[in-house]
Amino acid sequence: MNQSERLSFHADCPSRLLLDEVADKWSILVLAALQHGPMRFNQLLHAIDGISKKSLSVVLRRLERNGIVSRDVLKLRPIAVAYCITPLGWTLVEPFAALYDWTQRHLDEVDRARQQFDQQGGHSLSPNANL
Amino acid sequence: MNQSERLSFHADCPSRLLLDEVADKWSILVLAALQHGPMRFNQLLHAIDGISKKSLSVVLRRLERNGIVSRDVLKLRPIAVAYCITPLGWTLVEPFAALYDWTQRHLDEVDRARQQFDQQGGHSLSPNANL
DNA sequence: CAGTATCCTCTGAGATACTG
DNA sequence: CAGTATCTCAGAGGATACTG
Repeated sequence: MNQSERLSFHADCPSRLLLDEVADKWSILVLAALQHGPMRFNQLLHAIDGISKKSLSVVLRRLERNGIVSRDVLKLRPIAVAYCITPLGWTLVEPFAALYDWTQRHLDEVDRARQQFDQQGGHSLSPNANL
Repeated sequence: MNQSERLSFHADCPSRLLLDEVADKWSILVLAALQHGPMRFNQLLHAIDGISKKSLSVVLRRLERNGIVSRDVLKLRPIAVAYCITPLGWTLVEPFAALYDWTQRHLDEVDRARQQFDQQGGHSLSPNANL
């Protein structure tokens, strides 16, 4: 049994499929926003700069289906809906936060790496260097 | 300063842009594969089931540019290249592993949530229920 | 072996308009 | 307010062929 066999990640592995659903930018940002308390749809829409109604809708439903967030309809007029993190969702907050923290803590180091790569003619791809 | 102002994630925030580059499935799987030692291009290609040459090439270059992995050309004939995780990359391994572990540990719980959601006519989207 | 270049397809995501 | 439906388009990604 060689290394590449040991390490083979099969495409239909259930946890890989879940990883696919869960490891995306919008999910991380939605969870980050909901950490501080329940939020309404339009609140999220404005808090997460750059997301569209449609994308937010899709992400929220995926998170809801996977049991990460709950959707609570408040019986008001006009209708109001509050999204909040479920107990299962809270177990995901920490890994997500760790990832988000990483981007903030290592931004400088990554920037230096990029400059170095771009100067030393990083092969050919993406001629316009900086992010 | 209300909640949605405090929580506003601006689209051009540098760490959000980095999150975008870093929080993707292939990057996670590449790092997971390289954890156990350097690997060659074709080794990675076969270890990560379902990835194409092109996608692997793109992901590796992005990881290289961001200083996460290094590309070491071994002067052999025929040419050989070893990819391995840089010191900076190792700081990212832990958050990634945490995420991957999460998918494995909570798979059952997620499955139950899905079944419940799909039974209780989860609104309308995706009529064919199961993943 | 380790890629790059090209082609081509097909989905993802934005904008807009509409509904309860 | 909280979405859904529809349209459209750019770009992600696979397959293939080619190069050093």
